Amino acid sequence: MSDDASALSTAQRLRQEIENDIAAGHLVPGERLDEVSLATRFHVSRTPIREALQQLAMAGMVEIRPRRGAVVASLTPERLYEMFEVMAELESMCCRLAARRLGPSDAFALERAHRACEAVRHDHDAYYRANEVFHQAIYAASGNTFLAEQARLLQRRLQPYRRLQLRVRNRVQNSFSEHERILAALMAGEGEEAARIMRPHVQVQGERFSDLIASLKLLGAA
Amino acid sequence: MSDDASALSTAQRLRQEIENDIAAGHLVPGERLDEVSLATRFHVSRTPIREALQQLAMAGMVEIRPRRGAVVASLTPERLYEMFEVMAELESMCCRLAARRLGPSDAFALERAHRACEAVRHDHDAYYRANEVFHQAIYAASGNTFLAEQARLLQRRLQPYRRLQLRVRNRVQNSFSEHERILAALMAGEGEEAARIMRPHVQVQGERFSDLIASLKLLGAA
DNA sequence: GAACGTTTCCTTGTATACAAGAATGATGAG
DNA sequence: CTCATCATTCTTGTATACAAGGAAACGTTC
Repeated sequence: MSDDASALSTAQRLRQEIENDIAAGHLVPGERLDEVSLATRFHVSRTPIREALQQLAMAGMVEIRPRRGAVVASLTPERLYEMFEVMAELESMCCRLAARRLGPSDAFALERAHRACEAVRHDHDAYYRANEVFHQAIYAASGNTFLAEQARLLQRRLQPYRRLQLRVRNRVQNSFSEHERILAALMAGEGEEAARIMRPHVQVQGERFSDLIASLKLLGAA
Repeated sequence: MSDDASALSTAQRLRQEIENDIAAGHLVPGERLDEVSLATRFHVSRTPIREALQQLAMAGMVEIRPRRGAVVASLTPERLYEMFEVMAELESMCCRLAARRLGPSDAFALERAHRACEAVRHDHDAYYRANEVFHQAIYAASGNTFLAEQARLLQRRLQPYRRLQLRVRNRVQNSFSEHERILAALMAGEGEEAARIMRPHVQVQGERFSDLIASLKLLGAA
């Protein structure tokens, strides 16, 4: 069907590269994206760079101000809250569907990802990556590839901010035990229960949200 | 904040134009989008056209096959089902939030949109447009602008297919009475109830899905 | 010394030229 | 008559040249 993923246009490749830099925090919100700098850096002309930037603009990762260049999109606290609210709902939905449709290979992948989280629970950065994989396993288990893509997209967009979250004390420990309960519920076919645990697991509220905003301000993101 | 919506780059304008043509069914799924034709049609060179196409590709409205040009994205029945499933969930979420956060102006807009639907309930095409406005009023009432944007985006993407749906016998009548119940629930602050009605209202399942696929085949969309 | 206006420079926006990969049609063999 | 191979043509991909709008720096005036 749509599996010729090997065929990537240059613009798409460039988009991924820049996207990675943004997600990894190498390019910070508000930072200017100069077309000629990017062009020389990637050894191409401005044309494909501009095409990549247009793509990133649609993905919400950069903001293009006509005649004034592109900057890495910076989210206001309000918008960030909104996005986490939607992310929580999408992941809840994944849980509900996954519990109903869970196949053997999905179950295996989930357990594998969970054990990987457990193995690195004392290393923040490693846990961060393993956590990402665990959540993606749930997206895939939903059996709805469109939903999985959307969730993946939003996850990626929130990545720079989510990373900050885990720095909070005991967050990794809590996160892991929530995973455990989610996994158990999924295996038992209790979709509603899994969804109910997933929601606050993802959504950043109350104190946790204040903490996130505080770290944001430290970064100087406008 | 982010309110200088008047500033649109040429590429963005072109994207909207082409997007409208797709949503309106003037450009059908699978149709080839020739760069030079579009360029001459809009009196610009290929460069901004290409930028617009890259944007549309990210929005999922066109598919770009490297070296082989862009075509209007055509959805498989499976994918269509998946997208409606997500759409239903997003709109349910809007209901849940809207019931909690409903302000006087939101309530007014909702009632207004509902009355507009009632006024044109015997004209399929007019109802189709009024229906769109009603749903958008709910998105706005959610108080989550990001959610509203996402819902709007997906609504737009499904627009060509949604239009086919309403042609089914009695669909408009059923749609309208469902609106009534949703509205009543929202006004009463019964978010869960509104969400519960909204889900099947949006999601295309069972017979209705078969009908949709049948109309699709008539269109000849691969 | 500060603020305003002017000029210069730099960046973005667009068109166009050229290169290179598909699609198409023709020609030949089986 | 059908299929394969090759040549031609057409379309896309990329670089570059030029135009035009901001930004910044400079000088001038109050």
